[in-house]
Amino acid sequence: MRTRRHRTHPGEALETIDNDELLSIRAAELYYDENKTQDEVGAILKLTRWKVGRLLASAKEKGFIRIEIVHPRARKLTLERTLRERFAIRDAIVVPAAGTNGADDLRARAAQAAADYLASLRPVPRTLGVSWGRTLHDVAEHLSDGWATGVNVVQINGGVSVNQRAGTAAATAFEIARKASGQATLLPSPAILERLETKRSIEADRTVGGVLSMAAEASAYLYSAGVAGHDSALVESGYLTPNDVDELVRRGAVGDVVGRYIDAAGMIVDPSLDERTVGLSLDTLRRASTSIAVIAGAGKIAVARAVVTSGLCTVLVTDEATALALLDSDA
Amino acid sequence: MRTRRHRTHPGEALETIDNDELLSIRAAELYYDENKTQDEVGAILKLTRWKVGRLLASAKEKGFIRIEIVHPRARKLTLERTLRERFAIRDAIVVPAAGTNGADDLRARAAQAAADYLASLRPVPRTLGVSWGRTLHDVAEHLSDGWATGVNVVQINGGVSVNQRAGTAAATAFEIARKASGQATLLPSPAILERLETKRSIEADRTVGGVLSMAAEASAYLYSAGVAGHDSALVESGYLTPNDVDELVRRGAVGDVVGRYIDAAGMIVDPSLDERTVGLSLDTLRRASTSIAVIAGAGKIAVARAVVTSGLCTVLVTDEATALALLDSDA
DNA sequence: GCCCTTTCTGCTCATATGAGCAGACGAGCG
DNA sequence: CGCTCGTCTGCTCATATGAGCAGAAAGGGC
Repeated sequence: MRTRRHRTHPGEALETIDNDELLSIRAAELYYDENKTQDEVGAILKLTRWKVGRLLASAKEKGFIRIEIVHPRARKLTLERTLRERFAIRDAIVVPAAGTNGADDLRARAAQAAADYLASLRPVPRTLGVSWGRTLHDVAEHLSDGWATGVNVVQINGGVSVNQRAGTAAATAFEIARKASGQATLLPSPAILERLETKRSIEADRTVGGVLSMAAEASAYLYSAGVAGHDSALVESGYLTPNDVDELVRRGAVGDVVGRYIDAAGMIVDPSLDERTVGLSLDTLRRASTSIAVIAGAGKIAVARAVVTSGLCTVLVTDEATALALLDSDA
Repeated sequence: MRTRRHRTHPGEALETIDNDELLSIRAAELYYDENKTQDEVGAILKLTRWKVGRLLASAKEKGFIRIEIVHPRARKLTLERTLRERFAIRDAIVVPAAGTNGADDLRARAAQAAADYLASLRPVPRTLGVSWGRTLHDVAEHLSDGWATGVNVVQINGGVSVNQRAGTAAATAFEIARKASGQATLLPSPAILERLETKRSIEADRTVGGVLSMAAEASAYLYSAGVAGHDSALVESGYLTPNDVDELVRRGAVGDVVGRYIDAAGMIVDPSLDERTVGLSLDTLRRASTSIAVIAGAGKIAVARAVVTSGLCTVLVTDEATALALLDSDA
């Protein structure tokens, strides 16, 4: 490591600085770019083939040789491994950012990857709890027909939109269920209620209560997270005003998970608001044996960090840039 | 190619679109990112190892697997080959652009590569004709002591600066010669003279004439090219005014080679100016068996194209971006 | 200058990979 | 329905590559 070889034959023409490194680059060029055999490289550089092999190995080790798989469906296994280790999550799926045309494309890739992951889940979940939103909708679309058989899908948070086309949340759940030849169970409740009493009584309702307990016992969960901003689905659906969100942000909110706003530590930001939010509690989510969070896109780094550091998911599906940001900024 | 396999077992869950492609990506991930053996990959993906091998081969062929050598001293052999073929030059040296911090860095890389190339030239030139300028100065600096022995260096164009520190052109030649334990022969003449008569008589001078004929018989040449702009060395040295250059540009000049302005076709732009320019003629340069042009940097694409298309060099040293530009825009 | 320790070199041998081939399979056609 | 053709599969065999080892060389302390 600290050995910088001194030249014994000062007559020779060569650079004082590490000669082997340069040789290893030349060898790599011939080997990889010109696909010569190590033997041929040796002949050209006047080295034995073993030396060439070692040079190549050292070039790889020092990171001079980068092998990249360029394909929209490729994944970043190295990042995935690092994420798994760093955040102690069961699995991580990272899609490449290279060559994406805008945020939509990136979301589509992540959705595709999430769909693939879901389809490959073993054991196949009997009941799958899902949230809703743009990301979940994308995932539903990317699932292939027959991705599983007999999976029942249950909504885990309220979502009958109050002033938008009501179908979107329901359609997501239905589509996921249909493609797995299963049943969809909707949670027939607003996401957030104005008064605590209303929330209590709606929960007490047989239908709603039944769905909630089914949701609590799902064998796996699939959800996304929203950014705490004015374009949040909860704002667009009219559950919260932009001002409400501003106030939440002031109090440390980074985003929402199944309708519940959390801070960087994954704690509920506003308990009284949370009390009025219908759906799975975050604690239930944390106890789940399989909970897949699909969080991709430039704006979602903060929520993503909150989710992975506070144990809200066992599996994270994200994009390369977000993954790098997660790994980067906390030493 | 046109075969899109129809599924024989419609019960299976899979995407309609080319399944093998996706498999080859998964295989590549396991093979390259996780460095598993093809056998292991086969075990994971439930394929025979031969199938994995074929998948990998097809992924390579389709360009999904990119192997890059990341190092300042690396070269772009593939680009070099293409350049050689496209422009029918003997050799091309292309340095990578990745990771360069500004134009200086890029120039330094090209200079380094040119120095390396020069040092590896066989047979070693007995006499080397050189031009001068910032690029040549860089090359001289990057040459290592003892890059050759007994190489005599001769200036091929006038360069005793009229109003700058006079040393720069001379120093370049001296340094190249010193590092090869050889003699430097300067061309003691201005680059451009105001009157044709003066130029004729200076050429008739024994000293100057002798240097010029030595230059014409050099066994190899090393030169760079300047952009036709106000920051050209010829302007800075006071041989031309910015207005002169504007006029040359108006008449189609793209840059200068050994002090002579050429257009995109490699033709002399202003014959009367050229008549007053002291140094090797471009025709002599074109007849040379070895002439190395070092032309790198964003602004130099046009000159570089003129040089390679008009046969001014047998060897081009350039950077990746310029190389791509050269290959790109002419079909 | 001499000896000890560390690194480097060229090897043998085991393993991984690629070329090429015969049979299997499926598609299209009479 | 059966035939032929082209493609794909799994194989054998040759080659390329990596692991591990013994001797050589180099560096450092005394």
